Amino acid sequence: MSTTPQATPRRATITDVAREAGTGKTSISRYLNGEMSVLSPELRARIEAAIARLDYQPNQMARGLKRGRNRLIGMLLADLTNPYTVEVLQGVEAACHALGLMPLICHAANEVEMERRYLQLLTTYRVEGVIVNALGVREETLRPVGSGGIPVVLVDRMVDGLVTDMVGLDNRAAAELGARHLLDNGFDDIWFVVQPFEQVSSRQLREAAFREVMSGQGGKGHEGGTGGKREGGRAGSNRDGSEGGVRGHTLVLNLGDQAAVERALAELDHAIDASGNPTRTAGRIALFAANAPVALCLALHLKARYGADWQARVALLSIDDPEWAELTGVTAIRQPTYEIGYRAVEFLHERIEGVQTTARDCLLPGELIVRASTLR
Amino acid sequence: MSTTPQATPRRATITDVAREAGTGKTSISRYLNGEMSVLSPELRARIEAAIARLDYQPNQMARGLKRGRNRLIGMLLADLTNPYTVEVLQGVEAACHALGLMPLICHAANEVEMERRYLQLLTTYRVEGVIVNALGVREETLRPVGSGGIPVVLVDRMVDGLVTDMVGLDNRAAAELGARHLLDNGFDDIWFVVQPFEQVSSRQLREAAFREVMSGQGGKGHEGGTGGKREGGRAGSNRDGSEGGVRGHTLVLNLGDQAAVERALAELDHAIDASGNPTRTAGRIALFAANAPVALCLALHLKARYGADWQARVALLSIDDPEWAELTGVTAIRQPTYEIGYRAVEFLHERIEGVQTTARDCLLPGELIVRASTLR
DNA sequence: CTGTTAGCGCATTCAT
DNA sequence: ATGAATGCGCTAACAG
Repeated sequence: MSTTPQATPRRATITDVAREAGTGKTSISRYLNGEMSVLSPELRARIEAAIARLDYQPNQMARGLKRGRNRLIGMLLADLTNPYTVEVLQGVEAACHALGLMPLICHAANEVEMERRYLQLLTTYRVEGVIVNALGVREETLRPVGSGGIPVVLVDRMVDGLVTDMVGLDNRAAAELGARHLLDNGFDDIWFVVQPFEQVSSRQLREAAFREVMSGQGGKGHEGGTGGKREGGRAGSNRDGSEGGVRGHTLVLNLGDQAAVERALAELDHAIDASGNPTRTAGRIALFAANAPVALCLALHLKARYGADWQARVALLSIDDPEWAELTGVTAIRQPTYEIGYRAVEFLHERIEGVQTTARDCLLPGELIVRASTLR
Repeated sequence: MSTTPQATPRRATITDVAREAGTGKTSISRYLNGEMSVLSPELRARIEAAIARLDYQPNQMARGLKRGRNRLIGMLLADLTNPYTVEVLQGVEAACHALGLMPLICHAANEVEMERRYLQLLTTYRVEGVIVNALGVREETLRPVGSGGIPVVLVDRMVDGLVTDMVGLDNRAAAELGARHLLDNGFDDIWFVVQPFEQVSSRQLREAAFREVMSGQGGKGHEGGTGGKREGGRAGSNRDGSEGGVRGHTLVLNLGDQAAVERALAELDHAIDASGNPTRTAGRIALFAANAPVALCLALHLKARYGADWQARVALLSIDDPEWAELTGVTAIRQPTYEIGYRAVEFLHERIEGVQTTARDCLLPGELIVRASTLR
């Protein structure tokens, strides 16, 4: 060790500094809060020295207790396993850093109960606001924060009955973009594969938009304001659309249930096997994954079943652009994840500072990245 | 909205509860701290009711201020972009949850200056301990915490001059495992590709172990206790080993420097092009990536250069098992990331609770996952 | 068993 | 321009 170990290196307090500088605590406090104009240069110098000598660092907890704000915000994540989450997190981190906020990260790991507990814990730390990538849909879950008067901004999905700022992908436009791309490239049998979506607004919107395009009525419109809920199909169910003979299906893939996944994949296999000659583009099925986890699950399965050359048999397009998409040549719609995180913090910051406008929705556009997978 | 918006929903304090329950603050405090045996059932019931009625939640900040501990720990991450980091984070989250700790996540984003700032910020929040996946190697950087008497546990890499608990992969064993696997499968021209390693102990150890195996002296030993530092080769440099005519090279890939990456890759291309007939296994070059980011960089480049069938020309083995490894059939050595994170928190918790034993190293074994890439 | 008192480290009146 | 006093919400002696 290069430093002499000290006995009980109790951190210096404002009182210590005051004594060391031969002055009162008030002046130290003033110095800390940048009220320089009210301090004689002489005193100021002494304080500076004392602080340095004692390696003093003001206790944020105490400050927070006193002034009622501690610069802490909560960030509740549904699933760290999803690359999307991590990317958003980076934007959040950056924004926090820029705005002088400190994020408390909580990982609900897909368990609603955890989500509830963490929310409660966060209020206990008196965070000034919370960014939530919600798992549960019930406003009830958000009660601890929502009604507690502490600002909330939602990311990616909304929660019924809760009106707050939210920022995320323009799901409608993204799904349309993807569906159109597939249609334009001659695919006439398209499967939209998505996790159970009754509970998640973003999935709902994507599925609905896909279905609309497939049924030929796909307008170019943006998402509606608070986005009406829509009854989703049950697992394994699928509806057929029609745009000049093209077929569109929705396949639900419940990643949390191994058995269900296998059932759904079997259904898919059946369709693929029946899709006839792989060289006929018109006969090549296209899969439209609603997000990266789904896309990965599909890719892994297809590779296992059809070998390394699986893409010759099936085309894959994914919302989300995971790092392996480029590597495997899978077409993707990249979400502006970093910006989503950044904006979320900005919104929250404004609320914390007292902005009172009505709830805002910030819908950011996705970017289509065409790769070999969806080209003939 | 389903709830009636309240004016200034100022959170209830212990005083409010005391008044509501018609008792003193002390009893409330006792109740909060589970000292039930000292409370008459009657009073206890009244308190319970009052708390429920007021939706009271004790202020952690205030508690922390008083008792000197706030259950907060810091988690400093070098790079969230690395899947390794995220996986470790999950273990950390889980352990914290189990031990009643709250992690403050900080992302240094590969900037040493950020690392320093965050460390300082963390002490400001009076975290009880810190888990560090260090960027900088200087003990100096860790000064704010290391010498401040607050416990630190290192993850993945150590910091010279700083003796503390550390947990990570058994790098020596892992590198040996990988090198041996390649040797056993008949590869005789192996390139160990690694980011600049002068600064990072884990990379150093991996490279050194690789080199030893290639030079035929690779013992089966574990890493030495505090692991002696070793002078690393400069960018682009490579040494040749010899074990019955096999050649081992070390290639440095500085991912942070685009130009340097291109130079290094060019060198690699040259070697591959010169490696002769792709069908002769003995002539097929094997790449041993020191971690996932390197592996991804290599894979992307090779695919761009040699097409989708690049693996016919080059074998790839990676330490770290990113999600795309299975998909592309790349052999990997999986780190017990979750456990690393979990153990780190356990160590830290023990230190926080006052354990005084000398610094411990926890070296966890990697698991070789053989895939098509490294088989003939 | 229960309440009173005295701070934890700091920011803020209010005097000086 | 500076300092003394008060209290944020809570815990920990110390009495009753």
